[in-house]
Amino acid sequence: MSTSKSGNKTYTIGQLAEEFNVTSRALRLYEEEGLLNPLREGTRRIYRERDRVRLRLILRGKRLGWSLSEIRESFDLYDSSHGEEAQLELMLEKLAERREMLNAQRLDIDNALADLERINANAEAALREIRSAQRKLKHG
Amino acid sequence: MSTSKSGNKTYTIGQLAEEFNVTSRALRLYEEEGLLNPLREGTRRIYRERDRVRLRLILRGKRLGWSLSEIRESFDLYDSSHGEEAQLELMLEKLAERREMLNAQRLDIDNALADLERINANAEAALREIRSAQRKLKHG
DNA sequence: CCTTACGTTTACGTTAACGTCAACTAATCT
DNA sequence: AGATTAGTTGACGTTAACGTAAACGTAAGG
Repeated sequence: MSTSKSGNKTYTIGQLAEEFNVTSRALRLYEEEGLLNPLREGTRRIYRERDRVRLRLILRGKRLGWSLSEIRESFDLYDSSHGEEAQLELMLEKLAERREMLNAQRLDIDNALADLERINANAEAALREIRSAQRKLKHG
Repeated sequence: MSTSKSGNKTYTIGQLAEEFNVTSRALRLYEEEGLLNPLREGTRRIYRERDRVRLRLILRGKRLGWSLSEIRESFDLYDSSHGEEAQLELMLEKLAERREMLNAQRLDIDNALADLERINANAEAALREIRSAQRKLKHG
């Protein structure tokens, strides 16, 4: 039995860039910053599935407004779930912080959405009024 | 009856900065960018309640990862709910875009939270194992 | 009157996250 | 062979969002 169950397909930098709609420059930067770790074939970068997963996480982090170093910190959390006691305790603290941040952000989002919906309702009402006025003119 | 029901308390730049934990530099920048419009008393800036409200919105936008110009756009939406037909229609489109963005962001947040909770559970389990091993040694 | 606190404008400095060459290599197509 | 098509490593440019310092005004307090 082969132990490899994970798809071992690989990607060049260009392929990955196109798929995720980022530039190769960005991918190289993410690597410099320790966010990606592609293999090398000579000098060329070979990205595997795990790099794709990471990239997905990077982009999600960006959509949430995180900086690259905040994203790296989150990876560190993810990776170091196998430390020793002190490590683990520190990690639990940081995890709690992140969760609070995310929950706060969700509150912000809900509030922003509520605002938008109010504005939206107003705009639609105004539009309806305008159009009903137009109908009156037309049918005199 | 006075029409002024809104608290007409005013604030200096320093007061506002301290209250919201930003620098005066930032407040001046936000003004340059058209996000705040304090009155002037001679050369000094006088902030009113509406500026505080705006500042709150600015900071919320920042927490959501928006740029200052995105924040201004959202203000424009907020302000221009009294345009004419074409204006209103364009606005409804933009509102829909924003809402989609926010909903997507909320999904991201929920996913991130789910990830964190998984990691958290793992870490706690690891910690329990370590501690139970320690107890065994002690009472061995 | 002098200092201190707070405010003003102007302008240059800084950091993050890339964009944009330039100069080079390696594989592939014609 | 020559040209085209990725890819590589520098290295410098750019934009946003402030930080920071200089030089000055003004009102309050000792």
